[in-house]
Amino acid sequence: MAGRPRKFKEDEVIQKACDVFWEKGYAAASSEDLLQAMNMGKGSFYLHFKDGKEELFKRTLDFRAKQSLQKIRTRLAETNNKVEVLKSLFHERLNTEEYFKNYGCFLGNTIVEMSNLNAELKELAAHYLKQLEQVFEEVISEAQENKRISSTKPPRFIARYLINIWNGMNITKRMNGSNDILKEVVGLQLQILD
Amino acid sequence: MAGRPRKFKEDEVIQKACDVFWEKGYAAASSEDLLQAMNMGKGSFYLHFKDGKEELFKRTLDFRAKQSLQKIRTRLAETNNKVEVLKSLFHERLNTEEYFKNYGCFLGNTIVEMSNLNAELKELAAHYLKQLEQVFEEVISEAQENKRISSTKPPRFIARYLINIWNGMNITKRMNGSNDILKEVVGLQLQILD
DNA sequence: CATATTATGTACTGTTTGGTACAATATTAT
DNA sequence: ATAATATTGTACCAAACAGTACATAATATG
Repeated sequence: MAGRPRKFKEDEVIQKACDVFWEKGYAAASSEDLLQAMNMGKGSFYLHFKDGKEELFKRTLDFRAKQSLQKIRTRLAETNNKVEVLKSLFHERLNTEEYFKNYGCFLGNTIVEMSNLNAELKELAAHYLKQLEQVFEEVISEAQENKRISSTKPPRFIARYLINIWNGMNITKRMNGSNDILKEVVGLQLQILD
Repeated sequence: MAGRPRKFKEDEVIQKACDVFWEKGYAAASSEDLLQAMNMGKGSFYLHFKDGKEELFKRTLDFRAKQSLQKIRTRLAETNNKVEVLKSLFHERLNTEEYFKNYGCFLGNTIVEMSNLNAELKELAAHYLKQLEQVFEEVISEAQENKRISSTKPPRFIARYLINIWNGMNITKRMNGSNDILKEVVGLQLQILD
């Protein structure tokens, strides 16, 4: 193993790229924007991301989605009230800092942008969002067995119900200045978990 | 009034542009794409849409939103069961033809794409989506007065509840090959109108 | 028919785009 | 030291982009 040492850490530059893609979407994020945020020259960039912008976006989606899912799984593993954690995930999304208030869900945004442009990227985002749904389903299934949820609807059904609220919030949150009414709405919708 | 006659009808070219923007979004719709679909040369285009692509997009949003809202208002005016019409709007969205299945709601798509790129366009889309919410609210308000809805929650609240389902469907619909479960989910969520 | 007026089509322009070529540089192994 | 190797920075490139300039064409009016 020889050669000039890398100036960058892979996780860090992907994190930076993620910020840019998350803010602007795929098309509107120029390579200028990305390279500047990653603090990388073109030479290094195209050496490490052979397929350029599209590869970077894929890696970014993978990184963010796995990171987020991991955080959620950890929280669920550490709590004694998993249903409450699920509810918190929703409430937290409506209480994000001012800076992030327009960012929405990176996966949902990608599905919207890519639906008719790049089937592979759309499917990748859908894949990870389905994993989130799967996590919901497992929690619900277990909670039903433990009689912590009174609804007897199939876990699969309740999980999709939740994902639909999740996706709704992604857009509704950005329609209005205040989230007050939406918070109440989501509170009611989450009663399916009582 | 003199001069060479126009080759195009304004409504028709805006309709065509709408198809392109709806399919690809703002950024990914090139002027080539648009002009070809509109069957217009650059000369005519920039004469009639002085501010180019952005003006066209605004006009397109106006056109589509007003058209859709008008259709809905007409249906509501002609029925004797307005609540049922509301429900139909949702069900129809999950039964669109194969061709349109990935298109989603033009207004919701625009809010997602423009949130951090163009505040004016985002606000315009949000404005029209709020008008839809307003229509929901009026129907609900009247239905409560007529005791056709049992929920006593504020109409404003129920309307936002519906809009959140609407926005959720925009993304959830495109996550999965089949809409079967989502149809049941939405059916349950719409019970708030019973 | 002449003129004013409006619309059209095409050639052109400067900028930005994503991406490549390649020489210079910094390391490890021999 | 030096050869081999991996990374970096910069200059470059062709294509696509949104938009302009302008000569030509088709009408209404006097």
